[in-house]
Order: sequence, then structure tokens, then C-alpha cells
Amino acid sequence: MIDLVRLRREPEVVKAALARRGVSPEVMDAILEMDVKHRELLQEAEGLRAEVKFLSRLVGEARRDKDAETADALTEKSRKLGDEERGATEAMERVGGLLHDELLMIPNLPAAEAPDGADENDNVELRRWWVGMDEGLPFPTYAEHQKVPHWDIGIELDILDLEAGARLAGSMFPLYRGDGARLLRALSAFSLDRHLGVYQEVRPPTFALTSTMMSTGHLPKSSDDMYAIERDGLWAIPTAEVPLTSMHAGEILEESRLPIRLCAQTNCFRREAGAAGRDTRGVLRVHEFEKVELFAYCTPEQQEDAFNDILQRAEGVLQALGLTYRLLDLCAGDLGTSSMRTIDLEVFSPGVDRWLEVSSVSKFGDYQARRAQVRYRTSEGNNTLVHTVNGSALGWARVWAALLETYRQEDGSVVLPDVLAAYMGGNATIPARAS
RNA sequence: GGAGGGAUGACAGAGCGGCCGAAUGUACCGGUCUUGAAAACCGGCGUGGGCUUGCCCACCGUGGGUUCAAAUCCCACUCCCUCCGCCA
Repeated sequence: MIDLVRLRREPEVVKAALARRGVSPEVMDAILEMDVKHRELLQEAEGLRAEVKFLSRLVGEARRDKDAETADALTEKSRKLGDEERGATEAMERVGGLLHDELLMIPNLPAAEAPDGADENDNVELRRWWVGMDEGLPFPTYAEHQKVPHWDIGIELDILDLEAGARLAGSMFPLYRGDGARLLRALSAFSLDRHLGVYQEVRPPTFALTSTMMSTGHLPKSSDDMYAIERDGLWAIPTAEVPLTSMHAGEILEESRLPIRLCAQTNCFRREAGAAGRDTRGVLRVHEFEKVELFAYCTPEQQEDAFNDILQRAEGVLQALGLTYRLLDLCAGDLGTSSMRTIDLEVFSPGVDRWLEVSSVSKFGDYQARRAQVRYRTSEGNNTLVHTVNGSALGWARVWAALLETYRQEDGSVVLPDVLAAYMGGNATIPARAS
């Protein structure tokens, strides 16, 4: 949620920032009007309530003095004011509710350094990385045996069974088997181990309450994109960001504890509503996938470092896996609701001949913390909202695809990078089937 | 799933219709004393909001109700603890 006080104080600055991501100034003006109205009603209601409380105290005193006549008269007067107060409070709460609902729909202000632009076409490529780049090798070229899409490799090596997945849960719910399943497990373990000691490992619940979803900004805006378990009032998390952001909801943290760095591996669920017909083959767009998330609660001063650390670690995983990737600086118009700055990592996968998004590193300022009410006590004793930062390291379904396609050998086998061997029982080769 | 107990400020813990936003202790911050520290003593010390910045309002798990007046009474719910049952 954006800062209402700031909107009041510098409306033009806020409006200009939000206009960069397509929020019309009229919307903000309407909110400002509602805010004025709300405060008017608030004053009226509080004034009446103060009077009722004052009279009530007098009633008590009169009763104590055995002055029944005065007490009765005051009671009558207070009762009438009480009725009035109820009406005023109701009006105030109604407007306040509307104001709050509107405010929840307003996205975060883009950071100054986030590039201008309307949609994904305006995102800015910052740089690319590939094996040997530092030694001066050119951008890699890929051989014919690498230009096989992973869904074919999956069948060929008997490690991916999309039909079985579809039979069990519907299309876009993949089923991995054998070394394919083991590879996924290896990737999560490999990544988590890299961050151990700096980022505390967390294994949160897979489902979250509506109120929890609100904190990260996934609700109320994106309910269509998520799976709901209506009977129990739960939502399947689309990312570990959801539980991690709310882990300290409502708390006031000691400044000395910050930054609090967390990492978590979870399954992530996305309905991919509106994406029907796109990327229906393979595992590029699926309803359920595994992901390792890095996360930090920090002070405003720590935010930049926290952001860069997560970005570096996400890159580090890709470099360790020897995958070609690029960095995309998301333009203001393409930022997620809660984000003020996001850098996407896209891996190049030769089989499908495309760049695939495998990580999204974002900083949120106090936008999420305001919703979740996560604060810290500064050394001066003030309570201030924390800043939150997070990023994937990484979303595995697409990495899985890129690994198979990148490391496919002429004989059809896949020789994975050595770093994974320890997590694959010492053998990082997925053999070709003898057929 | 059944029975019982509980939820109050950073923590512990009183209060059970009316000067209670809340005793007391600990912790914390400032001061006196001290070479310094500790101890002792003195003072301060919840959060959020509104406006005429001195006052007002809200908050005692959450939501509703009773009342002139609710932390206190009533109802529902949530969570925690103990015991029983069930279970990976």
C-alpha cells in the first residue's frame, strides 16, 4: 500500500510517479477527495463520542452522589447523542472502507532508476553472460543436437511424463520421473546450500490466508491468477514471497536484527489465467513448479545492498550451472503491483531457441511492510516500516528445460554440470536409453 | 473429533461495569552517587489516528451484542496449553 500521508503532502510527486506506470491522476484525485471527506466525518464522530464519554462520567458521579434526577436527565441526553454518534460513525466507516479499498488497488511508486516504458517491449537489457565470456569467448553457438526441445528430450530419456500429469491434475501440471525428478530435487538442494549461513532456511506452509495474500499485494488485484481453496478460506501460494513477507506481520523488530535474510524452497501455484494457448508444450508455463526464493527484511539504508546481494546470488546459481542468461531491467509499465524496481533474469535455451524468465529480483520499499505492518525500532526509538526485497534463485521448471537442452550430447544423453553431481548420487549424466 | 484451561504493554502479571490506556515487577532510556562499572535512589517509558499542538479518539486475541458507560457482562469465531481419541 502506498503512503496516504505522502499522497496528501506531495500529491503532484506521487501522481507523476504513478502516471509512469499508467495510473491516471484522476484516480488519485478521487482518493484525495475521499480522504478529505473521511477526515471530516471522523472529526464529527469523534467529537460526538467525546461528549458521550464526558456525559457518562457525569452520570457516574451523579449516581455516586445519589442525585437520581440529574443522573436520569444526563442519561437521556447521552442516549440521544449516542444515537447520533452511531450514525456518524457508520458514515465515517463507510467512506473509510471505500478509501481503503481504493488504496489497496494502487500499485507501488516506481523507483527513479526504473526505466520508462509501457509494457514488456520497453524493458531494457542490461547485459548478458555466458560461459567463457570473461576469457573473451564470443556468445555461444549451439549445435544441432542441442536444438531439441526439452519435451522431446523428456520423452526420449523417460524423465518427463506430461500425459500422466495431465491425467492426474489436468494439463500444465507436469510429472517428472527418474533422473528428471531427481534433478529437480538436486537443484533445490544445490541452491539452498549455497545460501546457507547467510540466509536462514525456512519451510513455510504451501497455503495462505486471504489476509496474508493481501500483504504481498497479490490480493485483491490478482485473484484470478491464483488457486483458491474456498472451503477453508485458503489460497495456494504463487511464490514463497507470500509467507516470507508475512512471517513477521504485525511485529516490531529490533534494528540490530536487520537485515533478516531468509531463503525457502516451495512449490508455487499459478492458474495462468489468460495465458491459454501460450507455451502449452513442455514445462515453460505450468500451474505448479518448484522455486527457491531469497528474501530480506531490511532498513531503507540496507535495501540497495540487499537487492544487489540477491541479484548476485541468482546470477551465481546460473553461472555455476553454466547457463547463458541476460538481465532485463523492467520498465515502469511492466513492474508488478508491489514492486518499485525489478530485474528479471532470462536464461537462453537452445532447444526452444528462446530466452526464458527464471528469476525476478525486486525491491518493494515499505509498500508490502505497510500492508503487513512489519516495523522496526530505530536507535532513536521510532517505529518505522521495514523495507522488503526478494528474488528467485531460481524457478526450476524452466531451468530444468534449459539444462536438458544446453547439455544434450550428440548421443542423446545429457551431461549435467559437475556441481550437480554431488546432489545426483555422484553421477551427473542422464544416459540415453538403449533403443 | 471430545473435555478442560487460557489470550492484557518488550516480557511477567494484576484488574472482572464508572477518573482503567490499564497496578506491580523486570527490561529499557535519562539523572544522582562513583576513577569507571555494578548496586542503590530519582525521573521517564505502549501503538495508531485526528485537529484549533494542546487536547480529543481508537486499541486489553478477532467480530458482533447489552449499557448513559465495557479490559470487565452476553454470543460467535480464531489461536495457544493440558488430557483423551485418531493419524503420516
